[in-house]
Amino acid sequence: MDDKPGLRERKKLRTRAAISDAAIALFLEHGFNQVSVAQVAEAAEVSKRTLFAYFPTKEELVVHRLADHEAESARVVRTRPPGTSPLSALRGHFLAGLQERDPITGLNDHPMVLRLTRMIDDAPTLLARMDRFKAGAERALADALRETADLPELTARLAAVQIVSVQWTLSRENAARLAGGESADARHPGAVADAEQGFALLEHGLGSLAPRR
Amino acid sequence: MDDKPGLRERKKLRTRAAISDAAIALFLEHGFNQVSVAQVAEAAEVSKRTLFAYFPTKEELVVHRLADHEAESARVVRTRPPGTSPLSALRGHFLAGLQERDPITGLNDHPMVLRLTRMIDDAPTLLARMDRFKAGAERALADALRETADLPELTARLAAVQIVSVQWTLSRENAARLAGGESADARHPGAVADAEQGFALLEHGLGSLAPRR
DNA sequence: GTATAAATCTACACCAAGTGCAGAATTATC
DNA sequence: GATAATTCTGCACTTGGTGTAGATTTATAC
Repeated sequence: MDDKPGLRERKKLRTRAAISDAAIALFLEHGFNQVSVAQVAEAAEVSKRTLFAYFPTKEELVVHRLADHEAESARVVRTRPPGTSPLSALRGHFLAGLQERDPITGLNDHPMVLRLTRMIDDAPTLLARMDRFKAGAERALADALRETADLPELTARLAAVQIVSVQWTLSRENAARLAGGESADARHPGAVADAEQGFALLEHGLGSLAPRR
Repeated sequence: MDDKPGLRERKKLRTRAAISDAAIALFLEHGFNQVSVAQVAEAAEVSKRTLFAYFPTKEELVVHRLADHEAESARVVRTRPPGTSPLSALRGHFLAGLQERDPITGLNDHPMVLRLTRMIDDAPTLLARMDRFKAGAERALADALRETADLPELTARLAAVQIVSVQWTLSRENAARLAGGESADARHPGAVADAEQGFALLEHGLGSLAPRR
């Protein structure tokens, strides 16, 4: 398969990494909007034209690192042990993520992660790109649900968008708290409680919502 | 309040409408990406700088017409009759929308609406802008839920994102079918069935999803 | 009605994200 | 080592969007 990387391929890998590293470093230091792609190209010792040969947009310089996580929920659903419902598998995985301080749960307070979160929040175009990321996660999860839980197309899609939206909201909530100064350890119990509530809503529905007014 | 429009205000209104009309017409005719804002400005007999005084971005030339609908779900929840749950009020409103072929349900097959849908789908930046629209609807609905159903902050947000996501998915499904040639009348029964299913999932949760594998 | 102040519009120069293209430099192949 | 295929570069160009100075228009005071 790929037993023979070849000089050309290796060089491309290195160039790509150099561009990405330079970009992240500059963006973290000065902010996404404050750094032009020309500056990134210069820092990576590459022409602007070459930079765009490796990354189609400025946003991709940041977001490409999350590409693996796009199908994470789908993977969890596909690899769940027999006898487990998709939802409980996802809940278990999310709670484990909280415990491990997985950045995708929003519960990681390493300075670099905090700065990254802030950088993304401050850049509208990056935020928009994150929505496309969400959309990809929804599609992947819908496919996984359809195939492993034998759901009809639309049901799978409806379930997927609900699940991804809730996870996303939980994650954003945690990130916002940490951005506000709370430590991950201090936040953890609350994050767990919130996650339990979110997944409970997913499982049992909003039927218990107060009717009155 | 506004009993004295004044010449200045009236002229601004007319200019704004002229710009918007010219934009929509050109976009529908040639596609969003194929028309530059300079061309829109010229068609509206206005300088490019003036155009950007009225609309902050190119996307806003299209999306500003949906501004009223952003708080629609929130309004429905707030004005629901006593004794009604938020969810059943929203379901009723969505089903009524289907019956009336409200474009926001995706079930309107007027040629102009179809072209508009297609135009949006073909323009990534417009699609991204629609996500921001969704986010606004979520916020508004969360506030309405919090205030009229006495829900805690996070619960309201979680419920809101689920609801808006489901409505959006239902609407997109309808729009996609119509874009594929189906007529609104032919699609209506299916759209109703899908909506019932979506709201049932919201109400009773995903707990009934198959556990096996 | 006219003068003056305030809001608005315009032209023009400018920046940054991308793209197209022709040729130079590099890598693979024989 | 020659040649073919990739890749990189520099440069010109388009487009969305902004800053600014001055012209034009509208409102207000007399």
